[in-house]
Amino acid sequence: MIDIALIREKPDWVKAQIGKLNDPAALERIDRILEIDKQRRTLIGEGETLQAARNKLNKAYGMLRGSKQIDERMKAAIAAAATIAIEARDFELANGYMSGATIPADVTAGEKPLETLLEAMGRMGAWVEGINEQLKTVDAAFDEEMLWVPNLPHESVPVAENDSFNIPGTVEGLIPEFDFTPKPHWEIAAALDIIDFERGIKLAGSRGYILKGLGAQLQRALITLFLENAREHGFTELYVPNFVREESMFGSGQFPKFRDAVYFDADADVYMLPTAEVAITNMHRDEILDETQLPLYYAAQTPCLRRERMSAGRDVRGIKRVHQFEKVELYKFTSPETSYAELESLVEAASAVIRKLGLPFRRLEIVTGDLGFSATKKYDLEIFAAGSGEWLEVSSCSNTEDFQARRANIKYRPDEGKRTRFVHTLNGSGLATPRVMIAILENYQQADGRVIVPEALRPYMGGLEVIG
RNA sequence: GGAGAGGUCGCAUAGUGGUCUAGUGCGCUCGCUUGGAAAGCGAGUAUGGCGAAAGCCAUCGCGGGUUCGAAUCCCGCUCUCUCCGCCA
Repeated sequence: MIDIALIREKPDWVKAQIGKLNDPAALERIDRILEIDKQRRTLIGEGETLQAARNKLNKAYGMLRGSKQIDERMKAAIAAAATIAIEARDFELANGYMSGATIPADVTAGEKPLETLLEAMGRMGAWVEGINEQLKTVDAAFDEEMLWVPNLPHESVPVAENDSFNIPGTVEGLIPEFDFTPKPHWEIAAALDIIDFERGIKLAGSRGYILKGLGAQLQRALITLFLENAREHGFTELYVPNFVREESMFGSGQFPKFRDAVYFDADADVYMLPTAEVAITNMHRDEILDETQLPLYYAAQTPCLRRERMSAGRDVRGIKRVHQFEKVELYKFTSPETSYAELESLVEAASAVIRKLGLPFRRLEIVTGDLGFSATKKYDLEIFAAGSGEWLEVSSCSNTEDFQARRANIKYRPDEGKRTRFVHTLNGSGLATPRVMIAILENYQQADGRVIVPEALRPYMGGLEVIG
């Protein structure tokens, strides 16, 4: 979530920022939010005035009841209560909640102070309830709108309409050249009998696949390499639940917008992780961290389960776009001051492992129109796959600033000053396995159909140098 | 899945309808005291919302209900613990 105070104080600036995202529906929400926020604050003001008055009367009543005598302290409290009650009554009359209401200026003056008070309090209770009912409706509308507002782009992000304008950096590593026609990975894998697509589909339906023999071993080796790389860069390895409850999906920004992208067990009321980012973000939900704990670096390998409904029919061959894959996620909780420097080092940590594999890759600077829902700034890492001639996205590294921290209520207490602040959170893939496997199969393929195992993986594959 | 016990401020506890504006202890911070420290004494020590501010409002796991008034009574949910059952 973004800060309502920001929307309230600089609505035009916020709208300009959202305008860069090429998301007209989000833009419309801002005006609705401003309107609802106004109603909301009016109701809160009215409700609290009445509530304060009622509390005073209740207090006075309690004092009268609890003691036979009225001492100075009680008199003072009752006088205060009566004063506020009068204010509330005037307020009430002005707002037309009730006509002809009467609350005596001095409730203790009459012969039956207890009865007089009781009657006044009963009336006020109804007023407060009326306002709270309205407030509940307005609050619900407010929360709903706020949950749908995307994060605002950082000023350094290039403004452009869509992903075709993303800015590629220089290519690192050598793009392989072949003296034969290179094959796509699904043909290589089928020939080597390391991926079984047909039986995968038999088990799980469309886009199912089974990694077999050295294919499965290759993935396991990659996961180990990724986790070792994460450890070398200071990340603490985690093993996390692969499913979460609904509130966690809101915390990381998946819900409400991407509800139909995740698998759901209705019986157990839990949602399968589309990425470990969800689990790690929510690990510190509703916590106040000490500044000395920051930054926190975490890494976790999990399956990523995605329904990919919208893309049925796209990228149907091979394992480029599948419902289930393994990924090592890199995640940081940082102070606001350091988050952009931390984003750069996060991308470096992910890049390092691609270098180890000797694969040609480039960094893509993501433009505003392709930022997505939660990021203020994002880099993708793409590996070139020489068989299909495509650049494959294997990592996406984002700073969300305090967007997720607000949703998940994750704060820290600065060393100086006691006011708590929201942390900044960053996430990045380090890396996702299927597309890295595609790149290895296609870039390291030989004329005879065999595939060289990258040196960095050999220690994790019993020294194996060649598949096939 | 069944039975039971619980969830109160950072921790530990008190609190069975109204002077609860949630007390006390520990911890922590500041001050006094001291040559210095400890002890002792005093003050402070949750989060959020509204407000220019004073201040007010909310929160005793969450949500409903009863009541003029709920930490307290009732209902639902949730989490933790103990025992039973099942289980890699």
